[in-house]
Amino acid sequence: MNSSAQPGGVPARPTSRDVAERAGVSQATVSLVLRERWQGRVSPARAETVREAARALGYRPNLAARSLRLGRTRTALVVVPALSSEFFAKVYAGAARVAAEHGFGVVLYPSPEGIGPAPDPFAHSSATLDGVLAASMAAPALRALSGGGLPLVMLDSEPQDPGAAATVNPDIADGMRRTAAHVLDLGHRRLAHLAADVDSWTFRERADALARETARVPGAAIVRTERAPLSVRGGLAAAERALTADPRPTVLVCDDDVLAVGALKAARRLGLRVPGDVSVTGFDDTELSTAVEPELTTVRLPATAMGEEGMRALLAALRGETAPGAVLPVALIPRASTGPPPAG
Amino acid sequence: MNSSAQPGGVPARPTSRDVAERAGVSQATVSLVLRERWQGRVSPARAETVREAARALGYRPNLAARSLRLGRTRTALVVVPALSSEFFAKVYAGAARVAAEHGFGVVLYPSPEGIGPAPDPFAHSSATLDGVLAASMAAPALRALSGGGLPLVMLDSEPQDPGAAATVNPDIADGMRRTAAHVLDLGHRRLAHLAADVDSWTFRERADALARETARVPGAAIVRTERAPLSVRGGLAAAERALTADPRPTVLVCDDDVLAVGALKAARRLGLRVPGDVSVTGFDDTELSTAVEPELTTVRLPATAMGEEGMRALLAALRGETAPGAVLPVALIPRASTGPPPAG
DNA sequence: CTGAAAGCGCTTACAG
DNA sequence: CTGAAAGCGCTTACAG
Repeated sequence: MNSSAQPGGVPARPTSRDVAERAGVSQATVSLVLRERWQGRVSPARAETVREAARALGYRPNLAARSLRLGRTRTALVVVPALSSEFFAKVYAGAARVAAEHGFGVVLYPSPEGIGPAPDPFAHSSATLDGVLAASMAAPALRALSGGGLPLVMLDSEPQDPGAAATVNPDIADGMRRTAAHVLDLGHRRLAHLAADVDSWTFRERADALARETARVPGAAIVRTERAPLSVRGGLAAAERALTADPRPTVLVCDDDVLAVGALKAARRLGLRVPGDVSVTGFDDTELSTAVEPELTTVRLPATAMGEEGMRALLAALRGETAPGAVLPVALIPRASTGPPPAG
Repeated sequence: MNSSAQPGGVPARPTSRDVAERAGVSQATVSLVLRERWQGRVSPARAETVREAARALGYRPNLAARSLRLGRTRTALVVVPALSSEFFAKVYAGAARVAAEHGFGVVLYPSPEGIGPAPDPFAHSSATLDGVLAASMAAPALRALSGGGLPLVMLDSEPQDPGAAATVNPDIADGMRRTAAHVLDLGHRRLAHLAADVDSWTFRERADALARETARVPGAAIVRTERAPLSVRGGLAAAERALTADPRPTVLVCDDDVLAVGALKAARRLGLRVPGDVSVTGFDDTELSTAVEPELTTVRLPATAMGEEGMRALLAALRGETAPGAVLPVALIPRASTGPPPAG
């Protein structure tokens, strides 16, 4: 009886046994050939026969069986807080590219805080994982991850985290420092900070760098800090609060492009021109920042490079090497949303 | 020797055998208890002992072994063309929620055309999959998927596709019909269509509906169709071409919010007011549509519901039932980017 | 109510 | 150069 047919008539998936039978060799030979471990152990002619049989049957190795046997899966989990952000999409793309180069696959896990509903990234990753690459996680989500006992590389996160094999960060502090220097150089002295209402390293870093740089300039001060959820609406409400305060700030330094877009809307509603009456800065350089008018002065983060470097570090850790951390450079992109403060 | 310690000192993951040993029962009992199949077969006291042992050891079943044994994984692949879009993020969220309700997990595969590099969604899904849910795929990507031989449910795609067990669509034609009716009612007669440069059902549907509805009104015509890649920049260039044509259209009907945002920028560059000189419509109702000024008249798609319904259809197909297709209603959201055409 | 045993599909150390 | 056999960790039909 043909093992590729079942009682119900549903064609069963061919196994390496089927391939072996068709090629007239043992299962072992099939495995050797298909895994490219045959050189000097199987004759070239036989190897070709095996490949042909596999092709003819449409054979695909059962990955569950392979994983079980090998004890590893050549699969990494990439955890991101939000799917709908270009930044994380690029991080993923970079990580997946490097993983593929090394014969690794990648499973994406959008963490619950961002979007998904699954409470446990390990409950249903479809199989065992070899390692985890996690980006920009808030503290609680991070703790859940550390519990997995897998090699973990963090992106855009606390550098000294003891649970991580390595950390790959953009130079957030430098990005905010450049932003602050840019508006201070333009002459601004009354700054407001529109801060993301998220407890994570990356946003603490922004707040600290802004405070430090502002303190270096005599007469300059952060006259107001408004926390906002990461949405246009959140930025709008926070900016309205900041812009109706007395004295009114002359620049809104925002933790994220999406908040800055909200700030532009707030200014317009209040009849303030940007940058004539008030300047606005963003952070991330997403497509949003050039979608609006005026286009946003913002900080470009090396998203793809972070995914790539992070995956390299994870693969190194999986080989048992000490994974190198990294701090990647960022760039300030000056656009039309910033200018000199109004006279007086 | 303790099986949870290895020569190297690395703690091995505990297995069901370890749990059985600690609880003083057989491996079979462990499996029965942890899979909740013990009622009437194992005494409650023993069941509790097993659960305690599992907890104490931090036991997690090896999913590769379970999958191999069961021949299925309770895992579906969700394929989306782009990660950085709220629409697909919501589709994913809906699908994952319904899957979780049924004890299914979900693995995300951003198809290469959108963003990712992996050429074969099946090469590295980390294990076998039970089924596939694919959204808005262009024709070639779709063909690759059909080859998997897995139950396939399509979202936002050709309804009659023979490879799919079911198709769940938003009522795209109705959305574009309402958009066209809205601008025709306002008095517009010279329409331009900013069409997405993507060969897929959803965009063909938009073009057809727009043409049909326009043809119903005497004197109205699509005076120009411009194809554009799906980006702000693409929309900008296409809109500049359309707006410098003679006669100039009085409204730009765009296939997507991102194109409409580009159209707003083009109008501004040409010194045209929106909607005073030219009206603009979008499609999708993403956050972009309210980020810009004026805010976009657009069509809201039931993204989350599509993910939910799609996953329900896939789970039905996996149970061997005939999966119901569905067409979900959409809504026109009129905002400030549309108004009456200029006099003359 | 409980346990011993078989087997899912694969890979690899070993024997020839 | 090739094959027979063991075993990865789990689940389930079967025997007691």
